[in-house]
Amino acid sequence: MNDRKQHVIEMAHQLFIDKGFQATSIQDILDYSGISKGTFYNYFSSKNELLIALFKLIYKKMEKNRNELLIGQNPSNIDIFIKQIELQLKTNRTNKLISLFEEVFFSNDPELKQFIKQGQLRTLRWLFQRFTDIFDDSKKPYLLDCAIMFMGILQQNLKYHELAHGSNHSVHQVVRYSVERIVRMVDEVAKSGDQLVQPELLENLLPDCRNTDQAFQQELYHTVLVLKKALNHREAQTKYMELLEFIQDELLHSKNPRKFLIESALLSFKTGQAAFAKKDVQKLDQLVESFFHQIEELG
Amino acid sequence: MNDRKQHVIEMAHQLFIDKGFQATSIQDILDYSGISKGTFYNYFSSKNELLIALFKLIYKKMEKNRNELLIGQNPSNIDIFIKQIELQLKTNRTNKLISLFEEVFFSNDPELKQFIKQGQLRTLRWLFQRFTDIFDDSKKPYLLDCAIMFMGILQQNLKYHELAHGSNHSVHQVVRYSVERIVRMVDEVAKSGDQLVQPELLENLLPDCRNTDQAFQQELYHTVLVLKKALNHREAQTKYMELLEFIQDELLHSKNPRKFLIESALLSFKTGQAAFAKKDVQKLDQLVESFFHQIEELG
DNA sequence: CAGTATTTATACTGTTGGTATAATATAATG
DNA sequence: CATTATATTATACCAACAGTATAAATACTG
Repeated sequence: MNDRKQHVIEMAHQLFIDKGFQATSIQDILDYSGISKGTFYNYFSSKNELLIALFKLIYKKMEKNRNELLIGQNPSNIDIFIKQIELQLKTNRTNKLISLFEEVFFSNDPELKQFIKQGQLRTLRWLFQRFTDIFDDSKKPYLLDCAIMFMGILQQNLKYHELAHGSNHSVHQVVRYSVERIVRMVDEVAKSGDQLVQPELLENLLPDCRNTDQAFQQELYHTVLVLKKALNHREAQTKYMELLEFIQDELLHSKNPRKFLIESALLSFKTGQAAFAKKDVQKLDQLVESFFHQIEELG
Repeated sequence: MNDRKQHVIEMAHQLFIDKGFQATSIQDILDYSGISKGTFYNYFSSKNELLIALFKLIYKKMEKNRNELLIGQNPSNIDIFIKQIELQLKTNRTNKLISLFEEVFFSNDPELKQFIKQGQLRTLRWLFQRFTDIFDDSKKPYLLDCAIMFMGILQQNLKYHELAHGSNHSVHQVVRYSVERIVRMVDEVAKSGDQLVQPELLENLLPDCRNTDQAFQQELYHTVLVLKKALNHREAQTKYMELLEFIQDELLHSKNPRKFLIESALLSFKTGQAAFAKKDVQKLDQLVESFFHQIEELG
C-alpha cells in the first residue's frame, strides 16, 4: 500500500471520527490531507471505496491484536476471552467503529453493504471458535446460537450502561456481566436441547477463502490452539509447546519463513507419540502446505 | 392532522419502503404524491421532519394494537406477551421500520437522533413493565437488565435466523426461543443477585410526560393491569374485573367519557373490601383526575 | 363578494459527488 | 542526459440535491 494513499486514509479516518462519514465531504478530505481531487479518484473510485479500505486496515489490526493475546495462553481460559473482548471494544471506541458501521450499513451501495455483512460474519465466526475453545465439546451444537446472542447482549448492555453512567462507565463490568450471563446460558440451552441456528450456517455463508491472509491467520491460530489443548500437563512445557509456537511465529511474523525448519518440526508431530488427534495434525500440515504454495505462486 | 398532509406521509412512506430514506429525494416525494415544493415545505420544514411525523404515526398505531391484545387478558400470561412481540415484529417488517431506524439513527440531525432514542427508550419501558407483569415482584431489580438483554437477543436471533432460513423463516419460533431464554435468565440473574443497570434509569431518562396521550394510555393500561393482578381467583370474574374494563374502555375509546360513571366506579374500589393496594387505587384515581383535567382544559 | 390562506409553478442559491482535461512534476529507462 | 511513462495538480464542468424566494392561481370563509 502506497504511503501517500495510507496517509489519505488516516486523514479521512480522523475526519470521520470528528464529524461522521456522511458529513465529511470529499472536499474536506482533499483539504485535510493536502491532495488534489484527481489524486483522490486515482486512489479510490469513490468515497465508499475509501471507507472499505479504512475498514480493511482496522480489521487487520484488530484481528492481529486480538490473536496476539492468545499466544502462549490456555485458550479455554475465559479471562483471556474477556481481555480480548475488552480490547476489541477499546479499538471500536477509539476508532468510532460502531458509528461508522451503522451509519453506513443502510447505505444503498450494495458493495459496501456486502463488505460490512462479511465483517460481522467474521467476528461471529471468531466468537464461535472461541466458544468452542472455552466450552465443552458436548455444547457445540448450541454455541453458534450462544455466540449470536452474546453479541446482542453485549451490544445492548454496553449501550444502556453507557446511557446510565455516562462515557466514563466501566466497560470491564459490562463485559464481565455479559460473559457471566452467556456462560449460564450455554448450560441452560444445552440442557434444554433447543437449537435455533445450526453451526453449519457459518460454513455456508462464509466462502472458503483459505488463501486470503486473514482467514489463513485465523485458521492457523485455531489449529495451533486445538493442538496445544491436546497436550496434557506433563507435556505442556516440553518441546511440543515450543515447536507449535515456533511454527506459528515463523509463519506469521517472519519475512522469509524457513520451509525446511517448519517441515521438520511438523515431522516431529507426525512421528511423535504425543496424543494428538490425527486430523488436527493433518490440518496444520495442510495449512503450512497451502501457505508455501501461495508464497511460491506470488514469487 | 390534515388529510392531504397525511396522504403525503403515506406516499413518502411507500417510497421509503421501496428505495430507502436516503435514496428518496424530495422531488420523488413531490412527484409521487402530486404536490408542489411549496406545499411540502409548508407541511414539513425538512425531509427529517417528515420522517418524524411518519414515525409518530406508526408508533401510535403500534402501541394501540399492542395494548389491545391485552384487554381482558391475564397480563402475566406469557403467551400474550409472545403474541404482542410477534405483532410488533410484523408491523416492523411491513413498515420496514428497522431499516428506516438504523438508516437514520446516525444521521447528523440531533433532533431526529433524539426522537429515535426516545422511541427506543419507550419500547424498553414497555418491555420492562410487561416483565414486571409477568415475573414475580422479587425479580424486579433485575428486570430492566433482562429487558435490555431481551432486546439484544431477539434482534440478533432474528437477524441470523433470517440469514439462515431466508425471508420465509418462522418468526414465531425465534420469539418463542428468545422468550424461553430470557425466562431462564431472569431466574438465574436473580439468584446470582447481579445487577448492571438500576430500573430507576428509566424514570430519569424518560421525562415525565404524563399528559401526553401515549404515555397516559400506557400508564392507564399498566395501572389497570396491576389492579387486575391483585384480584384473587374468586374475585376474578366479579364486578371488579368488569368495572376495571369499563373504566379503561370509557377513558380510551369513548368520545365523551362519562365522568360521573367513572367516578362512581372508582368509589367502589376505594370503599370495597377487595385486597387492593392503596397506592394502586390512588394511582388510578390520579390518572382519571388528570385525564378529565386535560379534557376540560382543552374544551 | 371581499379577503385570507393555501397551493402552484418556477426560478434561484449553494453544495455535493463525480468527470474531464490540460499542464506540471516525478520517476523509470534507454 | 534525453525520452518516455506515470503521478499529480489545478481548474472547469456536470447533474442532482436540499432548501429558499416569489408571484400568480386557486380554494376557502365570513
